[in-house]
Amino acid sequence: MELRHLRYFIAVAEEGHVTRAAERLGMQQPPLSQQIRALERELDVQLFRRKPRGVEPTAAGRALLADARAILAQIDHACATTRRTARGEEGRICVGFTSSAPFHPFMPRVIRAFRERYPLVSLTLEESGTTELIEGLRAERVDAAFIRTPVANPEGITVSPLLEEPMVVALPQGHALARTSKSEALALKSLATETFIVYRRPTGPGLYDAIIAACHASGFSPRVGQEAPRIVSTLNLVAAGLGVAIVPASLQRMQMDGVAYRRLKGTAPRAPLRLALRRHDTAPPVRRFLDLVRQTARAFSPSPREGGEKVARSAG
Amino acid sequence: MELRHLRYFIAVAEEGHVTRAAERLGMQQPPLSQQIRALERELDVQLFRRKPRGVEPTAAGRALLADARAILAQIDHACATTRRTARGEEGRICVGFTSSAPFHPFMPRVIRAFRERYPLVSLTLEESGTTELIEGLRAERVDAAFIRTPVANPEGITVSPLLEEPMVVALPQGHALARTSKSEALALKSLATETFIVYRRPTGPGLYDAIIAACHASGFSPRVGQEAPRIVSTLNLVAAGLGVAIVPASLQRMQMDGVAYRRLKGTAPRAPLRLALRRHDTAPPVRRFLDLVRQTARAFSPSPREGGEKVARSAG
DNA sequence: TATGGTTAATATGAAATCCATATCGAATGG
DNA sequence: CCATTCGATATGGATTTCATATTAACCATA
Repeated sequence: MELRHLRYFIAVAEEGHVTRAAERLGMQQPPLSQQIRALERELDVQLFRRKPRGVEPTAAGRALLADARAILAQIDHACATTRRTARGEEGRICVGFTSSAPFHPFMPRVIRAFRERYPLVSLTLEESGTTELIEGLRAERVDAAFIRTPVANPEGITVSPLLEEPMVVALPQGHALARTSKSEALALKSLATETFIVYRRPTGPGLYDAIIAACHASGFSPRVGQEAPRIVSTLNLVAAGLGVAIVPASLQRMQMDGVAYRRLKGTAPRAPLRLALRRHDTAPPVRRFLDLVRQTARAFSPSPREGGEKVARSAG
Repeated sequence: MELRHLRYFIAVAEEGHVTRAAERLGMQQPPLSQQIRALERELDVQLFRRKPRGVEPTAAGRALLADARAILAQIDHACATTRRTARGEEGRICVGFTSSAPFHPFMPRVIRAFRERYPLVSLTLEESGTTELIEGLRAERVDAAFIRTPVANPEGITVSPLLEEPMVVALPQGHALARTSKSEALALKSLATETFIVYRRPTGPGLYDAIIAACHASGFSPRVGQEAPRIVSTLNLVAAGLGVAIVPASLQRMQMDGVAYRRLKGTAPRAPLRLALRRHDTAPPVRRFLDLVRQTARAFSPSPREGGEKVARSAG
């Protein structure tokens, strides 16, 4: 059986008249009669009772009519779904991110824009460490990941730089350097005698290295104190007075009791934001996501209004 | 689009290999490649990613695969339903009957057998007067009707005789004639002085006429007392002592306090059971029903064991 | 690096099938 | 009883589908 048979059958059943149905289908009556009879022969079922004025569906014909209409409707639905899926307007995407990424207004904005624009794509978010995210990409558990650091082993992975933001220093509230005006910037060198809280190396090697390098550039080797597993823990340790920390400026939106932020003078270390994808991933929602990320990044980069902006939602 | 495209697409998607899929479909590789490309062109969607070792469905392809399978399944289902409907194994039938019909074991047996044999045919029962049933047949509210009397205006209606059973007399419990042995038969003539309860003429003309005729044949003109709208009401009036009634033998299974039944000697009036249908009704379930009714009637007629048989269920 | 093998794409001719024209047959209604 | 209507049949033409032969691309292995 072919869909043609069903289309012809529906027309004849609806018209109750082979000749009129043929007109409606833009063909002649004899081939239509032929096809109807072919369908009847294949099913071994009489679908119409031939009457002197037109034809009338039998009980079996009426039963088939309902099903045939449903089938054609399902065909249309399938075509639409397929096209939407191909255009990336329908499907699934899992976006991973490191804990510090959503503090930058960029990520929530992208997520929100994507959900608005492609409401039929079901988007899931997953927070994890950078190495786990990259593993997740390889295992196809994650389709895109916002990370801050370069990837150790980029085999099969593409990392696109999106933005850079300066880093700031987080000081304990009572600290001597925290007595200066909020708007005043500190020289990195003035932190030479401080204890530095850093996040654990295996999870995020890059940011750690950047901080150390910047200190060296300022002429001192930082004393490293405790290591924290997540960036939020870092700030907790700062609040407890265990040391200072160098964090991306966007972290300032995390207003925490006992922590004061100060900008850094001169060549402050910079924290990048990057998007990691599987190389050659052609999944349409992922491509759409990448397009949107790039477009949003362009809107951000001319005037990187770090820290001064309001976040609508941290995650959807 | 045609079903062929979907069938081919499914094969290729499942095999992940055009050549193997072609084998499975019993065709060569080039035309299969052609048809797949034609489908892609029509949908304007890439369904497969061509890899050096076979092909791999894209996200859109995977989406279509699920839908295509569902569509083919629905096609199979539609074919099966159509065939079953044509064979009368699926559909609807409404069987009407006069109030006295289900007391004869024949009708419940037929109904039960039909439901067992054609479980997918939804059967509804409707009790009504004979004239209403015939009207119902014409209006297609009813498809078959068990009646006892001939039809006044049989235009467009076929009535098949099924069975005949003798009639018996229902006497009030305390009546003099009820003192005889239960197994003893009474002469109709012995009721000459009795008052007869009959059912109203417009609803069931035939049975009334048959009783009067039998009385005349026995040499008396019966005194007609009250008329009852339904046969059950007749027996109630008998129980109340308002007279006697001549009823089909199968009514004896209606054991009612205050009513005694006696067989009639000699040429007792006989009550027929008939099936009324629309003339030229080709609806398959109706034909199946008629077949089953006739077959069951043949099994009954050799030995009409009236009144002595157990009824399994009165109606389903 | 070269080469053989594998697989999908392309080209072309043959076969099937689908459709249009012409005609027939059955049934109805004036 | 004839004209009309409408579906079925017959036959030739056009399109489509399929098969054979060949090409191109890509890997694996020597």
